[in-house]
Amino acid sequence: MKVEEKGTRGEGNQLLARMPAALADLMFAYLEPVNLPQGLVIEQPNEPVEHIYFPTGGVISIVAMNGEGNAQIEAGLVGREGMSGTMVVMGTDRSPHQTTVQIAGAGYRLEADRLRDALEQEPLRERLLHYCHTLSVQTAHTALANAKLKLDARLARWLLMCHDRIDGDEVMLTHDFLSIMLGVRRAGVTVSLHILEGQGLVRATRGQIRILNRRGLEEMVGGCYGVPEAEYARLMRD
Amino acid sequence: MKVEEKGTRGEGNQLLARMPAALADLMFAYLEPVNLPQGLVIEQPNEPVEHIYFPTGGVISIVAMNGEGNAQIEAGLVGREGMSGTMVVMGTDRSPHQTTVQIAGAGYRLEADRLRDALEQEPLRERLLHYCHTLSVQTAHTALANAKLKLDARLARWLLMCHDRIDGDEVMLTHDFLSIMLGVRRAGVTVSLHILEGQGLVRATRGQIRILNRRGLEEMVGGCYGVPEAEYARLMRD
DNA sequence: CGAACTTTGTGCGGCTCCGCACGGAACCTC
DNA sequence: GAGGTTCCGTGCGGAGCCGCACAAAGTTCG
Repeated sequence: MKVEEKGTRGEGNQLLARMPAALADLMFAYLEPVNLPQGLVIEQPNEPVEHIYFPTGGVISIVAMNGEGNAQIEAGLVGREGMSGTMVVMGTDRSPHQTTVQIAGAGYRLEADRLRDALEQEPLRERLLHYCHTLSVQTAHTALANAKLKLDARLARWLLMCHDRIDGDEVMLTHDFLSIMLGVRRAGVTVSLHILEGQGLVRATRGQIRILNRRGLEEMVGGCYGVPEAEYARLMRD
Repeated sequence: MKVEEKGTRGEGNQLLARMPAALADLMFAYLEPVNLPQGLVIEQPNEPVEHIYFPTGGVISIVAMNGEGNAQIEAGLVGREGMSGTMVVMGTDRSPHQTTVQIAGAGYRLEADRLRDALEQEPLRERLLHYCHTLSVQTAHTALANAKLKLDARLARWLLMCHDRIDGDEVMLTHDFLSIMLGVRRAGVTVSLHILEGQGLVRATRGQIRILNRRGLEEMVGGCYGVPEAEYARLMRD
């Protein structure tokens, strides 16, 4: 059955797709389908991660926080193109970040030890290292955006990255949620969304933002979108 | 001779120090001592890197830039605790960032292919992957600082990170250089430095900033300094 | 349907940093 | 020591976002 095969093969996640069959025993056999409800915390700062998540839908978010816990910002956005738990690929079991589900979805998870075993396979390790590289390029460009862009452009960038990772054009999120990710006031998000709406780029209703004009959003971000995405395309196309 | 031993063993750089002797043939033998004059560009965006640099002094800076090249920001700071060319550890030969020498120093360099060979040795690869992990934590916290801190606190954070990587308390840099790294106006740096000076934390003269009170600088940054440093300490202490 | 709650819209004063601009100080070179 | 260059200090008007606060609109649930 097709559905069953999907379930055991990790189809739907771009890191798992098209992996050599030799990995089946080591890894695919252990993949466990999971739901990813909004708000689920899948990694706590400085605590060992037990499971690695490979979304097939939805968006998870890596949040950096300061030592006192009174400041936080989204440092990475992960969807079906990626995975959580990259620190395991890097050879450690924890990181100082928190990882939560931003937009509900589904995917597979794997015990961290199973991933560690599977990393012995060179093709898998290389592929996942490539992904970790693109994720840190994404983080670097978030640093760039945070320093140089105005709020409406940062919002546009976030919506684009989110749009890349979902089906359809509707992002189900409140302004409040967005304000936390962008590290700004909730009211600032409201106003900026009105600006985007005024230009016909999005349509916002309660708890939902519909992307109307991707190209227009990209123009608004002006060169601060696309570099990490190009790096992903370069490394992951095969 | 002591000096000669330093030259062939990579002493002075914390990644090279205390590596198993088995690596000598693969890597240490190929280490080439180099000077790192200020302004030297050691990696160009999207071009293959030929050499990996392991500073023993001075500071190099990883700069993320947008697609149109009209916006840039420092995404990573590297000194004797680290290395350039982390993308090679991640299995690729280029990245979209630029890497330049911020503060003159010295170190060793290695042909990228020699590093690729040496990465076959598990202990080395693990150590360098751990470093790459800490570097991306640093980048994430730069994103946090850029979003949440005022300019004087960001400047204080930068000075602290720089101070960690140099001998003595004197940072030889112009306000102009700093303004580019922080992505702000040159005049803004001047004013912020006066604020730090007014609190007795630093003393600035032409082309030079002397750190007077580290503890005070740390307080000013308020929890937004130290997390990446702690992660480095956790992973690299052995 | 009405109460409680969540989400969004709007306003105000204030701080921070921007772009722009110019003057002066330190240093370098001949 | 004259002239050029680099670097630093300062000011001004304005944009952008802040914290705070409150009202309105939408949703849930009994």
